[in-house]
Amino acid sequence: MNDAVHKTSAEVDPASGGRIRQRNAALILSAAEKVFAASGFNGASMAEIAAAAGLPKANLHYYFGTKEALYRAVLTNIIELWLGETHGITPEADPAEALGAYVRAKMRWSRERPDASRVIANELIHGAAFLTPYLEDDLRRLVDEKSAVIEQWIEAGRIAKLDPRHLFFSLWAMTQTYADFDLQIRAVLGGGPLSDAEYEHATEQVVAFVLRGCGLTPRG
Amino acid sequence: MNDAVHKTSAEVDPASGGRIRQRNAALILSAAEKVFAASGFNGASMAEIAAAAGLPKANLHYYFGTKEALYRAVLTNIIELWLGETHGITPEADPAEALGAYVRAKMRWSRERPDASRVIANELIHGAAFLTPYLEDDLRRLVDEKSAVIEQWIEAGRIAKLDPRHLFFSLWAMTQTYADFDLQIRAVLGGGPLSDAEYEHATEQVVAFVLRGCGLTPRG
DNA sequence: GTCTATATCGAGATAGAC
DNA sequence: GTCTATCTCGATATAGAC
Repeated sequence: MNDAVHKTSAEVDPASGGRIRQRNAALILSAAEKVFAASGFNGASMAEIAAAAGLPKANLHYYFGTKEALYRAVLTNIIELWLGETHGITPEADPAEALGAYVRAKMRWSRERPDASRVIANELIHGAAFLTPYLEDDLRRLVDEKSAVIEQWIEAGRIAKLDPRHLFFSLWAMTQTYADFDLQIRAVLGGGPLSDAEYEHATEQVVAFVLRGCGLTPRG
Repeated sequence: MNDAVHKTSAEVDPASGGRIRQRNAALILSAAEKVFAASGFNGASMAEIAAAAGLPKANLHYYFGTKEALYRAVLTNIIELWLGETHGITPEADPAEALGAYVRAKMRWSRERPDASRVIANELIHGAAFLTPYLEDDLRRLVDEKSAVIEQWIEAGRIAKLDPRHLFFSLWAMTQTYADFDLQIRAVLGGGPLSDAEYEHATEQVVAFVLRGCGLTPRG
């Protein structure tokens, strides 16, 4: 009768269900994000993810079905965070304050979720098969909106004349490079992981550069 | 007797040897760059590279031995191009001219060799196992040198006060994003590949942003 | 020097015991 | 619901014919 209501365990949303299920699904997702970030989709093995999660390999298939489904789940978890943090960019806002806050938020995200950033970067480099819908719908719409705001700032003479879309490309690139290409940065700065103070310094450098680049600070 | 002089074919430098060898090696390297860029090291298969090169699979192993050796050969071909183009940055040069030329050169490289850029990006994201020596030696030395030049510009009041190393991180990120994350850019701009005119526009936007960010242009 | 046919190995997926 | 043992397939690499 109500067969349509029944699903096999593998098809159930891993986020719902009992406490054990939720805990294990979270463990797996966290481990998967790390391993996919480090090795890419193809390079990552289910065995490696299972080991990182401290669970037997078969559990991953039990919870998520296939490797691809697990990967999609990881991406879904990341995307909203990746798109967010533009709410401060409004026509009424002070441009320097709004853009500064945006850059700081992106730098914080690179610091706190480098693996998430790397998963996205990897996906973009390799064709974004799973990401394209978000790019062409959500991201494009978001950038259209925020670009309109910046156009208003330009017309009001509150910011330098520039193409807002390319400004966003630069902002994303400058901030995400601290997550994605961390290794390059560490090699050049000649050491291990950046300390909090060093990262704070990096953030201030990027903010200052961006604000000057937008004509928002007195020349030094 | 002189066995030491003899090498198996697979061990011979593929760049040397007869005309056919050189032509085939070049075909393979070019195809490999494209496939590695699109799929990453693990995602790329020797069969796919062979098909792209129009040669039988066994030839790749005949010329380069292993998949890893082929990958190293691709990287080696790219690295010097990747490091180059900083020669304009000298104490005597005009900062705006030198930095503008550097940004334009990096933008040109993203336009003309996007696959090369993506191979490097992929390598950096995933641990840079093969690249680390270059990062810690050549790149670090290069950045040290050029940072000293920029420090001199700062002391002479010819450019805004900023941390030169973080400036380089930003310059690399802003320019390489047009190769590495091309898909994102196309989705936001709402179309297919950028035309020459669109790419020229992008280049001018980045150059203007960088020069303003360095305090090198009158405020707009 | 070149390519077909094959050996070998590792990874995703699953059956079935518990 | 959970995990061990196994199946199956695809990819690298190579042996050996031409």
